[in-house]
Amino acid sequence: MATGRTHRPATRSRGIPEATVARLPLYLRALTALSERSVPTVSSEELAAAAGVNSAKLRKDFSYLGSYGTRGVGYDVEYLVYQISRELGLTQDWPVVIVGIGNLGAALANYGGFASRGFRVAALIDADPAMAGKPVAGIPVQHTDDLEKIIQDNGVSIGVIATPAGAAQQVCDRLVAAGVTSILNFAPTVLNVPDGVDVRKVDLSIELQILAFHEQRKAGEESAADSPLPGAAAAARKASAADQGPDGDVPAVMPA
Amino acid sequence: MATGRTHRPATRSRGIPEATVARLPLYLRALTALSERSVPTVSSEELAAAAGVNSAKLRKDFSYLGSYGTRGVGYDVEYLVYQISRELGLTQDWPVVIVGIGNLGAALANYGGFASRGFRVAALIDADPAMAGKPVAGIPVQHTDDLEKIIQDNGVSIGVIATPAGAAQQVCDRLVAAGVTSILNFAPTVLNVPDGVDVRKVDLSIELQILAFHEQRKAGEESAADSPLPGAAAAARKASAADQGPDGDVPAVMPA
DNA sequence: TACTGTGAAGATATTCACAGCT
DNA sequence: AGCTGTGAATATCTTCACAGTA
Repeated sequence: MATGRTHRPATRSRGIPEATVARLPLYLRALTALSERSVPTVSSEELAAAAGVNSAKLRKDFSYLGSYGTRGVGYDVEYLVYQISRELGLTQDWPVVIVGIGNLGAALANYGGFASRGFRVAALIDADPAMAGKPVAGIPVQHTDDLEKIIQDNGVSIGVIATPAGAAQQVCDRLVAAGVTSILNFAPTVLNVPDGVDVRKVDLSIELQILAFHEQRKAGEESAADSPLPGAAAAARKASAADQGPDGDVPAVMPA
Repeated sequence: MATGRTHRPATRSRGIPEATVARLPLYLRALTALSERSVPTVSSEELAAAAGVNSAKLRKDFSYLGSYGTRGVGYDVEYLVYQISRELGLTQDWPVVIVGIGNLGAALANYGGFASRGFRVAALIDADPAMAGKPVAGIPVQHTDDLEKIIQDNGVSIGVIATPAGAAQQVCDRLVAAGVTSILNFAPTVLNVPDGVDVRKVDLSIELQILAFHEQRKAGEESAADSPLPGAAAAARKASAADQGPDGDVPAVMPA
């Protein structure tokens, strides 16, 4: 999983590994939950458990941000929330446009998680003239013709593409030409973008195919070996959080 | 990103790296497109470009599957489609249930990409009694009470969770107890599962946060260095496909 | 005493570069 | 000549294990 290159030997120092960046939102979520329960401090062990990673990894990750913990005690929850938020750039407001207001686009627009973390849906855009003006999630849909103006007027630098695959590259080109430099792509297509533009993709079909691969292995093993569990598959055993999801790559919707 | 552990020193041989598995669906998609255009063979260079990876990586990936190419010529498209499909377990039918038929769940149910690759929506399940019986995407929604029976009657081993975060772990536990061994989680929560169960997650909020991190860096750089592009950000330059998505890291919808 | 922070070891993943086939 | 397949080099990521410190 991974998103568009690091481009940027850059300012040096502050070289946070991509794998670490991808986990920061996870830590932040866990910390936010602790914060809401007014928990003042947390150990790497506890926080790691809540985030579903192991504690050595978490400590190493935090070490790239600086030394924000206290030996013998743990981490101050509020302070860490602030530091990670700042590192992720969530202390500022990010206007976002969603292009393609079909089933998925509408679901994304309705999704509450946006506002919670500095992301604001600045506009919804669709190519269907019949959609124009209709409100979705309280925001009127605008026509693709005005895409460039919308981007510029709102200072949008992050775009979400939820169009059919066939339209995605064209939409992407227009977004980029208008000034968008980060794209979250839900269309099942590889997008070509210039250097300096980051793309992350989310693809339901790919995720299912990866699951099918492992599922198939399990089945093969069962019959090949001693088949420890006959009919219904492995039920409750040790219960521990496995690593979850692409980061990657990591990602969420459409076909191959 | 990555999904649940490899568990399984297993049968030895056939140790396909996880990173490779995560790319196979990408290759398959590109190959399917070529197949539809009746292209008979393709070189690693061409296919890599279509899939948005570099050719050395693609060749190395294919080398784990076996020697399916012809030196001096390239790969036979149809043959490769078959081999990759088989490797991914797509030559069989995978009944899938979707739990949580809100905006997102409905969008997933309506999503055509399912059927295309061996995945079949066997049932839609929701906790709201008012939803019961109502058809979504032509499939009647069933009540959570019958979850276990539905899983067992349909031989479901893959479950998709699109419930609110608060309900996800409970739904997950019931799915697992009923025999599901692979879960695609759209709820913004870490799921705890027993060994042997794979979880992949898709999380809109995380993807946006990762983009914001990089976006912030770009802005900082611009003012710090010589600011090569003043107002509107970097527009069309070289245009090349960057690595895209979490695998995956993966991954697709909800808040932190 | 109970934790963090981190070098060093180990595991994975990517890329190079070229030998070997067709 | 034109391509694949792959060892070897490199880069990145994870994990161990423990010194250091509040």
